[in-house]
Amino acid sequence: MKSYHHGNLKQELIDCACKLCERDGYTKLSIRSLAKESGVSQTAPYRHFKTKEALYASVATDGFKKLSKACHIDTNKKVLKKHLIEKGRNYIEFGLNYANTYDLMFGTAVGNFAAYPELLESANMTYENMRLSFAQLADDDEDTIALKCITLWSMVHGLVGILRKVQVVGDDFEDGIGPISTASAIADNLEDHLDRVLTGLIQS
Amino acid sequence: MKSYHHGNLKQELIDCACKLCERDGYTKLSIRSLAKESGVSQTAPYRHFKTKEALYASVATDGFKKLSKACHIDTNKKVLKKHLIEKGRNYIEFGLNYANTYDLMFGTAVGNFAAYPELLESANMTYENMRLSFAQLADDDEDTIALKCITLWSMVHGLVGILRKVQVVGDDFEDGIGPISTASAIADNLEDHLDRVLTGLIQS
DNA sequence: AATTTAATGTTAGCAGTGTAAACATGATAA
DNA sequence: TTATCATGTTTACACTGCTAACATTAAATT
Repeated sequence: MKSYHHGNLKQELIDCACKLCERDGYTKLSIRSLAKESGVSQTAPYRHFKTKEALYASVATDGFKKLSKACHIDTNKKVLKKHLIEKGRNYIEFGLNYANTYDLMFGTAVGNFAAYPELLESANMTYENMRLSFAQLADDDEDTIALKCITLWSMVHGLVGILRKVQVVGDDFEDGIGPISTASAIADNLEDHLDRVLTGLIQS
Repeated sequence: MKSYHHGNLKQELIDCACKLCERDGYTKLSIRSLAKESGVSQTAPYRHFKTKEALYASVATDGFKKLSKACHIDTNKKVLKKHLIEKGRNYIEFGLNYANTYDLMFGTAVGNFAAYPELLESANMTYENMRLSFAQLADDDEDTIALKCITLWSMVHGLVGILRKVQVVGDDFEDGIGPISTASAIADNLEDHLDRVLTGLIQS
């Protein structure tokens, strides 16, 4: 006995989309299949998402919220280098464990974040917390802080991308770019690695 | 007076695909439109590319060849840190100037490089030259060299990704993640930036 | 030189896609 | 009670990747 109106379709679509995007990659997701999954007509989702990109934006927003949480540093307490390293490790693990969602967040599927205020805000949350953390870690001017943020972010973002490419499949130099054993070694010792690389950047 | 057989269709398709992928992004490319562009029937491309992914692989291969060239270090002569920095800058500029192609090369559009031997080889060329360069720069064991390679590659790869996200659009903290002015500053001084960040990594 | 073969092209068609327009339903506000 | 409007459905269009069956012609074989 189902009623004409679903009642909670939007959230159900988002939840389902998040699941499917992560499981199969966002390119495999179709609005129609999503609608079918929720037991609703093909075009019902368009009452909640103007375009497919808007749906992607919702999934990406969800991803950024999770990422923000995974990387959050409590800036009420004293911020230490080890906190940044620990959260950097969390960042990389998020990127590797939720690789498909990460693609959606940092790829070009959603062209302009500004068109989706919630997405923009959730994305900036991660940055803003990092900025605050660096600000407390040393007595730098804003430009220097921003520079450190972007440098650290590039570092962890780059590692996510390259580790994934190296790990594609198989043995060293055979099925992926570069030596997979080294990639594994880095992945297994992310904190050491970040520490080594960050030491030049932070003096504290 | 056109003949039934095109004569050079495969290469023309690749050239055209490279152009369109870079201009509009690979998601906008369709095999059918590509065929129309070359004045052949909708399904003619399938005689040369088994799937769309295979076409993507060709475009990506072309991209890696260009990237390899842009980053090539002459390992017959003495290799210096400044060479790595210079080529790192070239890498980042390639990533920013050929952003759409770069997406194809490092995204998930081509799932498994091993399925496309030419792609795998062209991708490994970049790595192999970097490996040789680091090997000549210092007297390290293979593991250390590989570690340095992946670290540097992550760094430049990450910068490409983050600088693009920051630069998406507009003013500081309004339309993108993080402060665009800092991103510009980094982009304008890539060598300085790489030098600073790499100094901890390389001792020579 | 004649003939077979294989590479490369075409046509027709399937199943699937994003999305718009017109219409139906029913919860909520007047 | 009635009008409104958010949210659902049906239908339809133009497009997509891809397959199968057939056509043409260049290249290999006899």
